[in-house]
This record gives sequence, C-alpha cells and structure tokens, in this order.
Amino acid sequence: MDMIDFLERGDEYFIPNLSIDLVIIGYRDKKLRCLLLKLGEKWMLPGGYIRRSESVDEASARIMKERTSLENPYLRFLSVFGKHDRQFREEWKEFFETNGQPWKPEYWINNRFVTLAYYSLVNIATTHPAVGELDEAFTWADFDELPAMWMDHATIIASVRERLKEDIKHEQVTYNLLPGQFTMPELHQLHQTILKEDIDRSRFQKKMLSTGLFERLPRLQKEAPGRNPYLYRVKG
Amino acid sequence: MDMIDFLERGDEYFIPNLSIDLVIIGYRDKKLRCLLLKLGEKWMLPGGYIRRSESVDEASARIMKERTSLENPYLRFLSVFGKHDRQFREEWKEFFETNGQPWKPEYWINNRFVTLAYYSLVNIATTHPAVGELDEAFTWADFDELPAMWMDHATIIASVRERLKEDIKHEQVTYNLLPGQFTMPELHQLHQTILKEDIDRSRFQKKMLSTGLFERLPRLQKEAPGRNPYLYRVKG
DNA sequence: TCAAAAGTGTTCCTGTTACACCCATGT
DNA sequence: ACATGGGTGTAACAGGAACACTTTTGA
Repeated sequence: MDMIDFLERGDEYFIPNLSIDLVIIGYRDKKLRCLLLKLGEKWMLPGGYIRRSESVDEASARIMKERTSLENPYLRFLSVFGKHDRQFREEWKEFFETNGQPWKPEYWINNRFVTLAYYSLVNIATTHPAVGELDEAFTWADFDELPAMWMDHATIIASVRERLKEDIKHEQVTYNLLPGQFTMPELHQLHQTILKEDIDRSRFQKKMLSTGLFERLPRLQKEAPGRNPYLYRVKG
Repeated sequence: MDMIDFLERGDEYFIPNLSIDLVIIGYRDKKLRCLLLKLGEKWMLPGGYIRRSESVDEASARIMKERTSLENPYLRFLSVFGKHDRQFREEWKEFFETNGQPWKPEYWINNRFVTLAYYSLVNIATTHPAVGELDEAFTWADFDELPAMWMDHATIIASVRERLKEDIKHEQVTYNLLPGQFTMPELHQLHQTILKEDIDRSRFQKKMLSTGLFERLPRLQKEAPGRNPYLYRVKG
C-alpha cells in the first residue's frame, strides 16, 4: 500500500466537468411541451453549473429559478448522462465560427461533460422564461416535433418522456402541469397525451377522486355547449 | 450576449471532482449484507473514478469487476450525492496522520466530491472481493449493524435499502442475491428480510411462480427433517 | 327533443389477503 | 403417530377494465 503513489497518480483519472440540464415540461393546446432555448441555428435545454456553496439539488433549483422565476417548482432528478465522448468541441466550434467569434480549443466548455439532468413540471401560463447571455430566444416545443437540438439534448428529452409515463402510474404529479383550477376532462386529456393512449373516462375519474387529493368546486357555468364540468383544485 | 465574457469566467463555477461509489449487496445467514472495505479505523464503500475512455456506466462496471471479478453483475444507478460540504479534508488528514504519512492540503482528494452511487446485487458465495491499495480488509457487514463509516457512506447505504424495497415491488431482482439454485422458503425469507415484515407464504409463492421466471427442479432429498422444499432456478 | 359533453353505475374479471388444509419425512 | 415444515386451495375483498346509462345544456 503506497498512499503517496495513489495520490500522485490522481490525474490518471479524468475529472470530467459537471453540468446540470433542466427539462422543463409544460402542457398547452393538448400537447406536452418542453422549454428550449435558441443558440445559433439549433436549440438546447436550459442548464448551468454547480457553485461552491451549493449542493447539486440546490444548483438545479437555482438554475430553475434563474430561468423561470419559479420558487418551489416540482423538480426531480432524472438521470446522469455521461458517455465517454460527451464533449462538444465541434458543436462549439461551428457555433463560434458562424457567429464570427474566436474559438480556441482550450476553452473549458470543449472538455468532456457529465451532466445531471433534472425535470420539472410547470404551468406554462404562470411561467415566464428568461433568456440568458448566450441564448437568443425560447420556445415551448412540442415533445413530438422537436427542432434540431445541440449535443445530446434530444436524447435527454426522449428519456424524460418515458420517465413521466412511469411516474403517473405511481403518484399524482400531473396537476403541476395545469392551472390551479382544472376540470377532470382536462386532467383526463393530459394523461392521455402523456401516455399516448386512450383511458376510460369513468375509471380515470374514479381513480383520481379516490386519491382524495382533489376537492370539487362549484360547477363551471355557461362556458361551452352541453353540460359543463366541475372545477377541481388540489386540497390544502 | 458576450461569449468571451462567459467563457472566461468559467471558474466562477466550481468543477467538483466526480467519484463513483458502489453498494455491493449480498445475503447470508438471513441478513442483508454490504461489502465494506477497511481504511484505517473506519470502513468505506468500494469506489473509484472515471477514466477518459469510459462512460459513467462503464466506469462503474469496471470498478465492480476490479473489486469482485464479476463480469455481468446486476448493477444499477442509485443516485447522486452532492451536498455542498461533501469534502473530506478532515477525514483524510486524520487518516494520514494516524498512519504516519504526510498529508498536504493541496491533495486532490481533499476537494469537494460529487459521487455517483451504484448498487449491485450479488451472490456472496461466488463473489471474491479484492482489497485495493489503500484498504486493508473487507467485510460483508450486516445492514442493520454497520460499523463506523468514513464520510457520508452510511447515508448512501441507508438510501439503497429504501430503494431495494421499492424495486422488489415492481420487478423480480432478488434472485441475484441467491445461489443459482434456491428454494421458495429461502426466497421468501429473503423478501421478508428486505421488507422487514412478514409475507404470507402461500401468496408469496403463487406470486413468484406466476411470473414464469422460475423453473422447478426435482425436490431436494434428505436434507432436513420434515418435507424438503423444491429447488428452483431462473429460466433461461 | 335531439345532440354533445359530463358524470355515474353495473358487470366482469383479476389479483390480493388471510387462513385452512393437505403432503412428506425424521424422530 | 405426530411434530415439523413445505406446498396447495378457497372464500372474501379490493381494484381495474369495458361499457351502458343518466344528467345538463344549447341549438
């Protein structure tokens, strides 16, 4: 056992950069959507880095707040993306050159990154995205019709969609995607959009109400032809 | 938007070291056990670092193989441990000094670490742990009577136990902890140990067999008083 | 009074739970 | 034969799936 030897060959091991990417999920016009930022010709997920004073979870919450101003969003860890070739030299070079900016191979952003992906469920109507220093615009992109994405961000988005399907089997989280008051048909439609399959209305409603999570408000009046649905909100 | 500015304040962000820790779980004498390595006066989880050529998952598999010689173990990601004060200056200093080795504050192992914890389910009888360069011994420690642990490794172990409880509700993974041939009473006892609660024998057996994962071998002969149980193995 | 959309009820089926009972074997 | 421990069966119950029915309201 030679501890000094162990310590001095520390750089035999690569210390990858560590980033955080956020998949901020919303729902509008019967479509699941994802907040994307425009960087040059392609789009990317909002993200950032960890500061000295922060835990990893705190960093994700800060980045979330910087981007959306939301204080206590539904925010969960998704998974680690850490393939050995996960570095973006060519992507950055292309971007810099098309923008007439100098690019240097030694920029730290060219190194390999391991990223911790988080996902958040938000109500689009009350979320006001801020664009950052590099990105020019934002969009709530339809999950099923994503634009060209930088790096491996399309892969991350694909995996969050599968995770969502698993989540709603076990726990009630989807109301985070809706306004404070919503109807059962709306919640029903949302679940069908997430699962991409038809759900029996009767069973769905009974299942939702049996959780005891929701409370019924007076029935909506005169909004649409036919019988109008009750409004619900989350208890507490 | 000033990209140069963005690039040059890269070190405003801390780049934490990234490590991997393995919780290698076994089962012996009706107790769930965890492979620990002795380092000085306390114990720690086996772990390591990521190499340039490796994805994060490949690194965990390599470390697993280095420690146990197992080629295709059941190995899954647990979670990220990344609290802001997750650095082990004092721990390392104490260890070095009690071992009469020089300790320097600038050693890379003193910096903050974010660790990716993985867990693995193995059969203790066919797993032959190797001790590394620093550690002096190994043990299969009872989950419910852990020795003093370095750093936050006790926290990691606590969280893997909860994960296991969740896992066995959804999928059949526990046979990884048993020899290639096992009896239903053994599997039953194992599940009770993991869940820390009694499970109805009849229901348990029917549930296991209804998965279609197991095939029955000839009944065990003359091993113990009373009727002897059938042996099963995983199909395939 | 009919169509449209919401909401409720009925039946069938499956899987869970708790418990009773039957089988094999050593003492 | 009986105690011990493995293995199987059954009745009560809860939850899921499919579908039929009722309610509300505008045209």
